[in-house]
Amino acid sequence: MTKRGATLSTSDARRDAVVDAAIAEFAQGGYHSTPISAVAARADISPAYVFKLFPGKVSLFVAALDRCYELVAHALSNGAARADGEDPGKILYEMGGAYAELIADRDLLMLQVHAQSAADTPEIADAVRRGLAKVTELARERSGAGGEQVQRFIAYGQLCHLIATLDLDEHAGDWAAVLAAGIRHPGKN
Amino acid sequence: MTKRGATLSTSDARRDAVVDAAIAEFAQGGYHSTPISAVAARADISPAYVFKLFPGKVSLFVAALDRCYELVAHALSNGAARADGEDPGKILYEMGGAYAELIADRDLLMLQVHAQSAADTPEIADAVRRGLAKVTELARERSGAGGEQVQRFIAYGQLCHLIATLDLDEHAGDWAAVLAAGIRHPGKN
DNA sequence: CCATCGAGTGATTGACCAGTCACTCACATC
DNA sequence: GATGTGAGTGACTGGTCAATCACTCGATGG
Repeated sequence: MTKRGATLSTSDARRDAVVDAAIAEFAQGGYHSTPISAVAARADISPAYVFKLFPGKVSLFVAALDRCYELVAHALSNGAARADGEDPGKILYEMGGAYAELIADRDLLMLQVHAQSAADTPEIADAVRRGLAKVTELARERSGAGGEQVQRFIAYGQLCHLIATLDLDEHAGDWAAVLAAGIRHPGKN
Repeated sequence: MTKRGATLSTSDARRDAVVDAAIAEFAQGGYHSTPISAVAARADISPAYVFKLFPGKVSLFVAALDRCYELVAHALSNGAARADGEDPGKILYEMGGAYAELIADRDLLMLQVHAQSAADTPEIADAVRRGLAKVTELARERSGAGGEQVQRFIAYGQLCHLIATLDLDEHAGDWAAVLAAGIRHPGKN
């Protein structure tokens, strides 16, 4: 009988490591211009073995995306806990702060941007919707805020992505200052 | 070889036609997964000639993006004119409506999403910043609104992009309804 | 000592794509 | 009707990448 269930097998550990590498690499280059070989190299693995761990490139990207939204949800949950019992606006504010901390290294943020652009691949669009649903419902339930406030929360999150993608906090200009005003943007690494 | 019976045109006219084709094709596939040959085919041109009209793939994409923001600015300007003399909120509202009409066919919207994802290419990032600067300043000057209102205007524009990218108005679900509430999203096509 | 099984890889394949170049053809002008 | 110029293309190159497969190696168990 083979060992079952008790300890994590080596291939499962590898799969996790590959997902970590995938987040970093896909965040940097996006879906279409990141070769599997780049992910493999970062995970210290041969490209061939990646295809043994994941059935194809898409499913690796989806796995990275799922993990990304899992981390986001976890951070939001922590933020909400920091303001437990306060009014909805305050709770959402704390959740936003927790999100800003999480994406300080930019990888999780850029992965979401790239995923949106690659959403013509159905599996990717599904993963994004799944993640966004989780985030939206979490924000609503944990804060108790109304629809409008939650909508605004997500909208400003998107604005935050735009600001970070374009480095607006470094490119001076009146217009850039207007867009970045009051947004808790990540310092670059 | 030139097709028999085809009349030659000026290279400037061709360049415009190629930019039109580029907007449509890049909007569909994004920067990295759209081959020049797809743009050429849509413009009824050989791939080789595209490289005679534009020095490379990037500059074609940038040309498409420049045209995109030009059209956006024009639409916003028209919208502002519709509410001339009214208060800032009303003017911004009209500008938003004009934008929603413009991007009804989705191409100009998706091109912006893809451009954001491809912003690691410096020329593309520059083009996006240029366009966004134009839009932001236009919104501020024509509406007379304060920074916060303009920021909100752009943020909800980004949310609108997200909703359209993911077809949220068609995928039912409470959370989707929350995000799409009150957004004047484009009907498809 | 042999058999088995899972981790992991090298080599390869088949497709695709950005960019180049030498070339042909249409047209205007003299 | 010869000629120069610019429009437009076919054919090719060098490179990249997703995916596959036959293989090795080491551990485990009988």
